[in-house]
Amino acid sequence: MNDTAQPHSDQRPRRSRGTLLARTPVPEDAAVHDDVALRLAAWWESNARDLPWRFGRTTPWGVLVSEVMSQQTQMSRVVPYWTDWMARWPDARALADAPKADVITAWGRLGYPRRALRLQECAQVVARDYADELPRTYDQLTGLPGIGDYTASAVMSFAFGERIAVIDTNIRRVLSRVFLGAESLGGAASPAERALAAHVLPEAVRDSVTWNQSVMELGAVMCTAKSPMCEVCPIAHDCRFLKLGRPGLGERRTRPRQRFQGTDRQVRGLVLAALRGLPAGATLARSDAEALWKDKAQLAACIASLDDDGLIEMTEDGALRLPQG
DNA sequence: GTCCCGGTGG
DNA sequence: CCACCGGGAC
Repeated sequence: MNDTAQPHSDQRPRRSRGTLLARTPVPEDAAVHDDVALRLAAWWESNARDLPWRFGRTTPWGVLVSEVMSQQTQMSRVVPYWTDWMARWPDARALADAPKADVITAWGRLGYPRRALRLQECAQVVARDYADELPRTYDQLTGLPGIGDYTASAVMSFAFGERIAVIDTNIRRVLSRVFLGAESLGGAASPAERALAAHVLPEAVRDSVTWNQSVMELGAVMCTAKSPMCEVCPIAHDCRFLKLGRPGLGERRTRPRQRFQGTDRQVRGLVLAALRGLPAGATLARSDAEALWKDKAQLAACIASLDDDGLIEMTEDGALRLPQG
């Protein structure tokens, strides 16, 4: 059984999915999928970005770290952080034993610093429960802190070479355009999108890995949201979206987006940046913290939330510092 | 300056 | 649903 392609295998079998799969068993579909897969594989062969965690040059743990760092951050910004991080903490055990303050500081400006703490918690679980060796099943991986569907699937495919459908926004956009001829809209991946990804995943294990990597890469560098480079795309010939005249190109996602100016995000970032800039172990006096933001109530709430998240500690006199644990 | 982008967990 | 961070595009 290759149920690895369907992480949600505890659900009902996806037979009568309705609109999407009901019209897919056209004889030429398989031929189109094969053609797309071949062209993408050839394109990947000569165009894949030379990222340091690719091509078997790191451990499964290294792949996981790269995926967590890339969750909401562009690859180009991740590379220098990943390189320093892995040199400093090459495996889960090393990260598990690191001081929290070092972990937060090393996370630097990658964004969403709670990811750094979750990654360390993940390392602690791997070190303690799995003898410092990353588990090899989807369910074990999603059980780790900070590891959800995408990251678990990516690690299964890219680190362990298993056959599993990887679904991120790049892949959703590419598959939807190529095979459905429409933009992928909305927030969470729909059952239909998951069914499509499972349906077009090549049967051969090796091919499935190349497929995941090449579709994701195409979405990242060529089949972009707003300005896809269709004139040089290796699968333009097979693309329904292009055939239809790219209907609704770049259409707005319904995802609720967040402002930044004046939000808690900005205030939390200011506080954390101030603490990162201090010498190791040093504290920020409450009066200095007060100077960071005019709205005292909002500042206090943000400091409290950072404390709740375990990203900072408060001393008795109200001074702040990075966690010493 | 404004707007847009994203995976996980709660 | 919605909070969470930065930076890139414009």
